[in-house]
Amino acid sequence: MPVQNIKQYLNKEISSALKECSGIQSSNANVTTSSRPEFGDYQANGVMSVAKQLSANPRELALKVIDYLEDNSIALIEAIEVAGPGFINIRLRERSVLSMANDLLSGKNDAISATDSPMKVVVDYSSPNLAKEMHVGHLRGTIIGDSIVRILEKEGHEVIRQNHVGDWGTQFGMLISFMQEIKRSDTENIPKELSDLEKFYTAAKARFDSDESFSSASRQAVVKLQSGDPNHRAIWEEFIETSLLHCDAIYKKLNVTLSRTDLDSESRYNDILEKIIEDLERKGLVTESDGAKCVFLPEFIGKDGDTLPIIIQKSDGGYLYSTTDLAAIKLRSEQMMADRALYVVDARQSLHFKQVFALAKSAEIASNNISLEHIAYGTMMGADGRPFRTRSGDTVKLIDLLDESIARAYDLVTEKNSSLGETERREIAEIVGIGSVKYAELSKSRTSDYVFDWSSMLSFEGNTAPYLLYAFARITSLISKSSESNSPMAISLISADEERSLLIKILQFPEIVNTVSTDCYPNLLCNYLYELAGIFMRFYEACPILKADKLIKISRLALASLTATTLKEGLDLLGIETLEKM
RNA sequence: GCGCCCGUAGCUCAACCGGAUAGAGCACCUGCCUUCUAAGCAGGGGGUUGGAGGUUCGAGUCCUCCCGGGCGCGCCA
Repeated sequence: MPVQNIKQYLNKEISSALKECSGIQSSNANVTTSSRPEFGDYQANGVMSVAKQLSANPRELALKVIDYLEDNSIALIEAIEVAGPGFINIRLRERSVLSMANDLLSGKNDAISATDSPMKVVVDYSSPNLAKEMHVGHLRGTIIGDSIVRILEKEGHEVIRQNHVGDWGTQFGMLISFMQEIKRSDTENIPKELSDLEKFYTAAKARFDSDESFSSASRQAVVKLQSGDPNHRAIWEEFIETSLLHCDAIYKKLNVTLSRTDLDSESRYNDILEKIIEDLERKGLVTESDGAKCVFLPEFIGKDGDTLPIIIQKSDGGYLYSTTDLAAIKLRSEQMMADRALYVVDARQSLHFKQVFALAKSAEIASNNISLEHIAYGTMMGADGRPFRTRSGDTVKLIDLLDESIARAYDLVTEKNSSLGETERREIAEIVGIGSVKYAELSKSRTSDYVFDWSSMLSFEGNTAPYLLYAFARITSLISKSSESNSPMAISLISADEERSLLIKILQFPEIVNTVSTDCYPNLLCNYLYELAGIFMRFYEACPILKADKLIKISRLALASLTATTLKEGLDLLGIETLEKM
C-alpha cells in the first residue's frame, strides 16, 4: 500500500511510537507541515503535551521516540531531530519523494484515490427562492456546495445533490394574486413581465405591503395553491418554469453541476406534511399555542426564559419551512439512507437547523445513523457593515455580476494579448471572469461574514483565479514548446531548492483534499493552490527549463507537468475551468 | 434581555482544532521584459492580533470581564 497522505502516514507512525514510549494510549503526535523551512518538511508537536501528562522531560521523551522510529526505519524519513522545547523535526528522503512523484507522473498512482469507506452523502445547496431571480447572496452557497460535492465525489463517496428550492411559500400566493389582478384588468400597458421576474416580484410586494385586502387575498391564494386548486396551480407552474429557466442559465454560466434532476422542491413534500404533523402528535410532542401547532424542546430557550417553539403548522393551517425540512430529513434518512446530510446554508439559519435537527432526532424522524450537519457560511455585507444591498435597496442580480466580470476579463485579455482572435478572447474572458468570481467566494473562510466589493470580487491580481490559471497556462506553453513533450517523463533529480519545495508541495495535495472533504472548508484548498502556484512561479523564475542541459530539462519539464496536473485537478475540485493560453 | 458569530497591517483577507520569528493580496516605494507568457518575479516600509486579567513550557487561537460590530430569538424562508 503506497503512502498517499504523507501527513497522515507520519502522524500514524509517530503517534504509535509515542504510545510505545510513553505508555499513554491517547497519545497523538500532532504532525503538521513545518512552520519554517529551516525546520524541515514536517514537525510533530504532540510530544510536549504527552510529556506533561507523565511529568517527564519533553526533550528526553522526544529522543526516545526518535530512537524508536530509527529502529523501525521509516523509508520516507531522511533526518529526524529534536528541537526547541520538544518538537520533532522531520526531513523527507529525496529518493522516496521522487518515487512518489514519478508514480503519479506515470499514472501508477492517482493523487486522490477512492476512499475505502465510501459514504452516501446528501448535499443540500444553492436552494434559491423561485419567487425572485438569483442575486449575489445566492452565490456563496451555490459555489461552496458545488465544490464540496465535487470533492466528495472525487474521494469516492456517493453524492446526492439536493437543490431545495423555495417554491411553496407565502410569496407565491402574493405572486398568484398579483397575476390574477393583472389578467383581470384591461390595462394593456401593464407588462406580464415574467421575463423580468425581479420587477414582477417587486411590484407584487409593493401591493402586498400597501393593500390590506390584497395581502389577505394573497394568503388565501397560498392555501388554495397548497390544497390543489387547478387555476392557482396553473399560474404557479408558469412562475416556476420561468424561474427555473433563470436558474438553469445561471448554473450553466457558473459551471455548477446542478441540474433539474437534483431539484428537491418544497412542493414535492406537500402531501406528506400532514403525516409529519400526525406523527409528531402521536408521539405527544405537539402543543397548540395561539392556534399554531408547535413543538417545545426544553433545550431551546428564547425571550424571557421561555421555551422556544418550533412552529410546524400555522394557525391558518399553512405549513412552514420547518415542516418541509422535517419531511426532507425523513426522506433522506429513511429512503435515501444517507450517512451524512450536509446543509450548505447561510449561518443566520443556524438556530433553525439546530431546532429541526434536534426535533428530527428526538422524534426519530431521522435515524441514529445519519449525521445532520449545517455547513454554515457567513453573510455577505455591504461596505456599511450591514447585509448587502445596493443603494436603491435592491439586491444585485447574480447575472449582472457575472456579466460584469466577464466584460472586465475581456477588456483585460484584449489589453494583454491583442494578438489573440476574437473568439479565443471571448472564451478566455468567460473562464477568467467566472473563475474569478467563484474563487473570490471560495477563498474566504466559509464561516466568516465578508464584505462585498466590486473591485476585489473582480480583481485579476494576487490571490485570485487568474493567478492560478496563469501558472497553468505558462506550463502548457512550456510543454508545447519543448521537443520532449511526447517522450515519457520522469523527475530524475533535484538540483535546486525551488524544485524540492515544489515537489513536496505537490505531494501534499491529498492531505488538503482530505481535510476539505471532512470539514467542508474549500478555502483551504484555495490557499493550497495559491501557494502551489506561488512556489511554481518562483521555480519558473529561478530555474531555466528549456535552456537547461538535457537531463535537467527533462526532469524540470516533468516537474512542471506534474504541477500543471495538480493545479488542474485542484481547480476542477473548485469548479474552475483551466486555459491553455491567456 | 437571552443565544450564536466576529474584531488581526491604511483596505480586503490568511494562519493546518494550543506550537517556534502572525502571513498574503490591494495601495505605497525600489528594482527586473533583445532569454521559457510582466495577469509575473525580487526587495522595502507598514502589527501591543479591540482592551484588561487568567490557564501553561507556549495563547491571535481556551476561560472570565469590559468595549465595539453583525445575526437570530411564535406563525417568513
